[in-house]
Amino acid sequence: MKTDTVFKRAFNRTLDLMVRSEIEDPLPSENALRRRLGVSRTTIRKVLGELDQRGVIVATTRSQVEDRQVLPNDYFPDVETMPRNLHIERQLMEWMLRGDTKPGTLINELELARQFGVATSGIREFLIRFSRFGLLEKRPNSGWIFEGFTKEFALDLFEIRVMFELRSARLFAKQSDHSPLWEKLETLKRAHLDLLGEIDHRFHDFSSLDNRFHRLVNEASPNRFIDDFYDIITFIFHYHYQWNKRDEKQRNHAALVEHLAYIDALLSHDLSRVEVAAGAHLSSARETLLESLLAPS
Amino acid sequence: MKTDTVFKRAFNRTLDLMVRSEIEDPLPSENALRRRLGVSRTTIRKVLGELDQRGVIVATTRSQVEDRQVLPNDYFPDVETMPRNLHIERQLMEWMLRGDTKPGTLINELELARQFGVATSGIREFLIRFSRFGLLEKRPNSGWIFEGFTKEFALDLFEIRVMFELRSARLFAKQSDHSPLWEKLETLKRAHLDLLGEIDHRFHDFSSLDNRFHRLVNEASPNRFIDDFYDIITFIFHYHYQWNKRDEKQRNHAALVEHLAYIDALLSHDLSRVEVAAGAHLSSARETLLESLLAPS
DNA sequence: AAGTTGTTTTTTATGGATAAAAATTCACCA
DNA sequence: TGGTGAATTTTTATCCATAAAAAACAACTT
Repeated sequence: MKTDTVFKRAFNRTLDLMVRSEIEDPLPSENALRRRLGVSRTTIRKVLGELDQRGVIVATTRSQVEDRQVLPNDYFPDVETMPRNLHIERQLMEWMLRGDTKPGTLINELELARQFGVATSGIREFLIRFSRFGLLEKRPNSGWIFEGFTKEFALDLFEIRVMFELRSARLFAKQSDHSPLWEKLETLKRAHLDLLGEIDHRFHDFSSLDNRFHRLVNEASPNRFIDDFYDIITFIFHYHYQWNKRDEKQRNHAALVEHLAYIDALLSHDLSRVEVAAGAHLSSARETLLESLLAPS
Repeated sequence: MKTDTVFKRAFNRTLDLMVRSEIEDPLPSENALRRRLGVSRTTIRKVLGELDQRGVIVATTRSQVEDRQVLPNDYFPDVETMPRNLHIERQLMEWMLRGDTKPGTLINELELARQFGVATSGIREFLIRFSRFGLLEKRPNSGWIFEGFTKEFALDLFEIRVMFELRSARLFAKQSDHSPLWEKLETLKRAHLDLLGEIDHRFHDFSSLDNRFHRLVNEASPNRFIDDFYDIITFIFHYHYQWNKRDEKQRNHAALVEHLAYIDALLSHDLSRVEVAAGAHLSSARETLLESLLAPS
């Protein structure tokens, strides 16, 4: 049966809102709550029902929001709020990228399903979805082959990334001066400078900044295939660097500086400067990835 | 339950081999047959069992191959040899590309499953697989949105195609003179000339030639993401032009001529000629697609 | 000992069942 | 009359069962 992670997560989020007094005494309407949490009204009603049952609110009037203090114990444990497919994704990514899974390994849906404690259909869906990343290949009526997260893969990936990034950067630089994206770029530049100032203890924040920056560059001239490709990059890097923390601070510091040069080049509207700065940044990103592939932590 | 299309197709193919006397009196071993047909021995045994049952061969000795003439009636009908997933694919592609399905339409798995007479899991798998083509988007816990096979889609597609093709063509032209691919290109050129001579009645053959040519260009410097992207192109064009035959002969004739110019440019090793010829060919391919989108047959 | 055929086990493809979540419908009221 | 709460219907996510196909194993033959 379907998991009730949507309900449990919504429940926890509601408790949070109550604790932080973002939900005040006359409880908001179900529709308002629904919009706030991004779930259906059906789920909200289930949450309210549960809150009532536990005596956290009084249902009849609903004017008394906190009938009693919210206790840490009221929250559902985090595992129970994670959708099944995310759970499968995590485990499979770990199995593929982190473990010692060799290139050429055959994937057995049934065995993985047993190992991870889920039904085969979940595994199947992930494999189909994931096959677009170029790390898996299907043999009909037989199984799947894991191609391996290899140097060749990284090189293929970066060749495309460079093509796309240069194309987008050029188009970005050529934009009209009135484009609102220039403003956004300035904001991002400031965020970079802020982070640079506190790099010692905030270096983890780089990753989201990185993402925002590269997405912004693509925004000037959107192309769905480029966006899709950037999804692949984000996905792969997210998992890869999650388990590979070697030199993280140093890496991020260097990338931050490169970004700033790249941003300034864009702001200058000087195409050749842009190409040099973007190229330099991507080269060093590639080197970083290759290094970590050859000498895994 | 799983369909037995693999068995039925293997059975038909075996009958074919017998009729064409490619299987002679002392029947080949099960393993030899297995390799020949690309199925498992289990399936071959089932085929042989069925042939025996129907009296087409005599099992005890297996020396008498044609115990009786093969009758047209012995063949399983074609529909029964088509794998379920291909069946689903065909129907869904027709629904999306050919019918009057508007951009923004919500896709209902259950309804489609009923409409096509299959289980929802098949629909789901197709949708997940197909979502990488950029025509569908998923809303978790809700449904899918069909983005529409629109002009914007075609433009996005061709922008990438041009980038990839120029990149591959350049690298092809820069290959060493000893590369075996030059030989292949010459062969392909001859095939083009042959087809050009008989274009009046063989114009349908262009499509496979087109495929071979563009794949060959990519072979000089393979990149899995480019290959994957070319799969998308092939897939979309296959279905689109299958239902859009307007001016087919004329279109193919023009493309053939463009290919020849492109091939000659490659053979000349002259990079700027290559770029011009490739660019010209892709532009006209784009125009053709856009026209057919705006004025569907 | 390699290649065959016969048998058993494992795995994939596909339909179907069901709880959760979403969507829709209904009734009511300020 | 639009917004709110309640009830009902529809759809998705997920597991499970089973036939088909593949793979592994065993026994035999030349």
